[in-house]
Amino acid sequence: MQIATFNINGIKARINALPDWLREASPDVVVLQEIKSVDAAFPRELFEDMGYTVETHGQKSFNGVAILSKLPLEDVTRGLPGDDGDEQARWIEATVMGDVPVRVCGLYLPNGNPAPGPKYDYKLAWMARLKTRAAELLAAEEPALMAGDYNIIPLDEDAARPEAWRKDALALPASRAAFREILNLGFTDAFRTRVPGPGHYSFWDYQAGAWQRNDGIRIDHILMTPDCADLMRDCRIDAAVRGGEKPSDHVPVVVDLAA
DNA sequence: ATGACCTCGTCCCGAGGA
Repeated sequence: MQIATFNINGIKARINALPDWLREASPDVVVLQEIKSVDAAFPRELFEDMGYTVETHGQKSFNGVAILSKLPLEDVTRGLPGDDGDEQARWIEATVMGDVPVRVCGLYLPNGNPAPGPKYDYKLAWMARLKTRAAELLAAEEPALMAGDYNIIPLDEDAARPEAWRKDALALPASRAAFREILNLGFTDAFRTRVPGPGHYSFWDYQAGAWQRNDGIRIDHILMTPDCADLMRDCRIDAAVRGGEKPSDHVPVVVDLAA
C-alpha cells in the first residue's frame, strides 16, 4: 500500500497538477495539506471519478487538510484534540482498511513565524497537543502513521543553507526539540530509514530560483509507530514533481507498506 | 551585487506563507 503526503498549496491552483501526479504515481492513499478551500468547494467528484474516497477538513482561504483513498476509510475524525477553541483546519485522521488496517493522520503543523511571538507560541502549543495524540497512537500498539507538512527542519542536513534558517521558527532549537520529543516517544521518520545524509528536500521556495539551485528544505515527514515501521518496504521523495507544470512549492513524500 | 514568488479574496493590494 502506498501512502503519500502532499502540501498542494491550494486545490484550485493545483487542479491539473494534482490529478496528473495521482495518475502517474497512483498512490492508494494521499493526505493533502493547504487545500485552502471550504469543504463544499473542494472538487471531490474529480477525485471520486479517479477511484478515490474523499474526506476533507477545510476552511476559507488558508490551511485545510484532506484524505483521498482508494481503499475504504473508517472512523474519520477532524481536528487535533486538546483545544476546542482552535479554529484552524490542520488535522484529519482515518483508518485505511487494507490487508492490515492502518490509522492515517494528516497534519499541517503551524509555520510559527515570526518567532518569538503569538504565532510561535501557537506552533509550540500545537506540537504539545500533537505529542499527546502521538502517545495515544503508540499506546494502541497498532499500525499508525502521522504524515504531513510539519514545518520543521529536523537537522542542519535537512537544509541546503542551514545558517539561513538559524533564527526561523522551522529550525529554532525549541522547534527541533519539540519534534524530537515526539520522535523519542518511539516514532520512526520513514524517509531517514532509507536515505541518509544531506541534499534531500521536500520544499523549494518559489522565489530566487530556489528549485533551480536546489536550495531546499526537508519539512514534509511521515512518522510511523513501531507496528507501522515493521510493515515499511520503501520511502521516497518525489522531487521531480517540483519541476512540473505550475507546481506546488512542496513535493510528495511516499511510503510503501506491506499492508 | 541585487533581486527575485505564489495564492486567496469578492480582489488590482494586503495578508500569509516558508
